[in-house]
Amino acid sequence: MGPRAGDEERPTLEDVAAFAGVSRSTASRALNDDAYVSAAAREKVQAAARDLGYSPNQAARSLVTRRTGAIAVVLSEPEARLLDDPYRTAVMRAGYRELADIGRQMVLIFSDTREDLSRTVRFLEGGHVDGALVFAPHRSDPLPKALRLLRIPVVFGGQAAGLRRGVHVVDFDNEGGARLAVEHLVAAGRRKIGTIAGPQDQSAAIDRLAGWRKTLLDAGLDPADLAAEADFTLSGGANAMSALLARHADLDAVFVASDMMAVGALRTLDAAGRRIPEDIAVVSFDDNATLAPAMDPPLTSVHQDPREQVHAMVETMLQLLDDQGLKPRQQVLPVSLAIRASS
Amino acid sequence: MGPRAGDEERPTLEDVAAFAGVSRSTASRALNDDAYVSAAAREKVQAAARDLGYSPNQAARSLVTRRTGAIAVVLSEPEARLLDDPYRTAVMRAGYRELADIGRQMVLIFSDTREDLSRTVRFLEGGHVDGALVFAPHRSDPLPKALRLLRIPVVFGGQAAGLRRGVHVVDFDNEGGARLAVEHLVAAGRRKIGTIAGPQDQSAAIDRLAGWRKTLLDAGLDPADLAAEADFTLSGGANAMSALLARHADLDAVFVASDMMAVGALRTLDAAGRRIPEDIAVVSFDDNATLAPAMDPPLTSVHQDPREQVHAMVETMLQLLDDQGLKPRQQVLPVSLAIRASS
DNA sequence: AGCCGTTCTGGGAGCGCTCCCAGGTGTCGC
DNA sequence: GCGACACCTGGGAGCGCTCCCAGAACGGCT
Repeated sequence: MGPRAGDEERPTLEDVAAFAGVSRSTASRALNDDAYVSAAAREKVQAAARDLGYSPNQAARSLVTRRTGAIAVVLSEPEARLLDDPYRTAVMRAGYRELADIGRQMVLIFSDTREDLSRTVRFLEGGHVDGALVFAPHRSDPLPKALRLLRIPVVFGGQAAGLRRGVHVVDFDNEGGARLAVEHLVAAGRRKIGTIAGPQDQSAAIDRLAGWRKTLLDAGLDPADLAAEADFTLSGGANAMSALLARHADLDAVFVASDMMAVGALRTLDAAGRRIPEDIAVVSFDDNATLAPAMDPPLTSVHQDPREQVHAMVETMLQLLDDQGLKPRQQVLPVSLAIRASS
Repeated sequence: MGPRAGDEERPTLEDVAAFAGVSRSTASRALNDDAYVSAAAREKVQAAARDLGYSPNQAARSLVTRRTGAIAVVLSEPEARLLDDPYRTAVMRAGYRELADIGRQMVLIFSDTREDLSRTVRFLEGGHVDGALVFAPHRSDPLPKALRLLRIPVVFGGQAAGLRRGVHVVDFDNEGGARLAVEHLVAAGRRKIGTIAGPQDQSAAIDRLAGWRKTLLDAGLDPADLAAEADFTLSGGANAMSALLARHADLDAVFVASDMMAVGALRTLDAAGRRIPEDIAVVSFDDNATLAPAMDPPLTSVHQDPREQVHAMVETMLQLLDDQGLKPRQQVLPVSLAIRASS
């Protein structure tokens, strides 16, 4: 069914070689700028490639090199939560950029249903990609275990469910970040410091809650009954804030485990007539660039940079790619506190 | 560098065949469930594949079939706007789902800088994917023109810059949607109806503005000076709303060209002490599931479903994939009005 | 001259798969 | 009984590339 014939035929390396008057081998060397090609030959080949509109057939290439040049970024999220999770969006973009910078293609994979699991494994298994960067924050997620059998290198972003040892992980210092936040509040003289924690099936949320609790205890303050759990969403944060206020009208600070929940908390506090930070100080976590500074008042937030995390993951991946035997490594990235008007 | 030997060797089809005691051809037929394979052979082969942990080498397969099973989704956005554009996020997800449902893999491509352009073209050219779904809303975007030379089928989501004819497009009825919104406001007795338009380098934004203007004229109302342009962001919407209010204190309705901008407008109106919808009615565009109904008050919004758009695009792509000669087709999807408390 | 090393070139093999074709086996109808 | 026509199988070819190896060309040495 080719109405316009001719353009269907993609030129092959052989065609380019013939056009340039050299052999296929020489053409290959010239295009992959190998050593041992004369300047004249190289130029003739490159001109031929340009004239013919040649682009190498990746399938043929990776059949012999056993490399695809593509890296998967797997986002495993049980809900359709990705839609409004700014952290995930930032991860996607960072993944794309970091991989593009080293000439690799990102293949994005969402894996959120049970069928997705087997499809994901099959895809990663199928030699479409050289390696996988995996974000699977939920403890109960079966994906990380399923990936153990994979023949391609895997690097996790954040703790992997049930696999603390034997895998490569790049995580943020969630507990340390929470500690920074709470110490900051304590230093400002706050004494009744609540928290809105994330869902306790996620390591990051667990660690942030633990950091809050330990820091309070270290400061001689009592954390009892001062924690409310939510689901990292705006409305979840708003509801949790209501619950906390109802239990403790004298709350003078709150550490919220994500920016998104903090936006919700702010809304509740506003409706309740509390002034921030005069009546109650708010510190959140993520320091999302489009969220934290844009609030009213701007949020003090624990700063973590997804780009930095992805960068470290890519670095590890590259090492893994030329040395499968690399010892599993758990990297913990430091976080800092971005202080703004909300505290 | 193989500390653990043995598992490095991926089994090939030949291995599976030998293990099952049949020929490579029969094994291939059994796994691709072709006709003309005996039930006995099929079962033996499938068992062998399972036992050996076989998964086909995609490179080899696509070298001969000239199909990769992957479709690119290209998002061309000059700014790092994707971070907070809910429509784009919805498109990504919809793309993944729709393609997964037909057994295709999505390869996501962000293309927002000048280097990205040539890299994107090179990638699409390289035979990594069978086709591309392209979202390039900006009129000045050079990408659509660059893609004309491509040897793979391309379907655009929304109008493609400067290429109204000769390409496959699936768009929403932006002008019709604006008309619905404004007619609704007119019917409710509003007489001073402003608009916050999107950036006028995007077809969607232009069409929505045109729809607003024409409907006002049809109703015998004067649109002069009642439009403010913003950039589809929250803060842009807030500022544009301030500007409109300053110019026309007696505004009794506003049509906002996106949910995100409407959120900003709501904030401004709230700060200005206007009651919604009593003092001023608000109707927006997009009807984003996590945004429009969650506002205070919930937003009346022109409903468009990215999933539906992507579905139509995928459908066209599939037809294109087995008939390159398909006549270029401009599809316009209908939109409806979701009426809520803001109007 | 003769020899060595370096630089460059071309052809052959083969990556793992699908497709085509030749052939083998069984079943039915006359 | 034998052709006709299903059904099923195995081997060969070839997709377009990279890599290996043999060898040519071209110096600069002894």
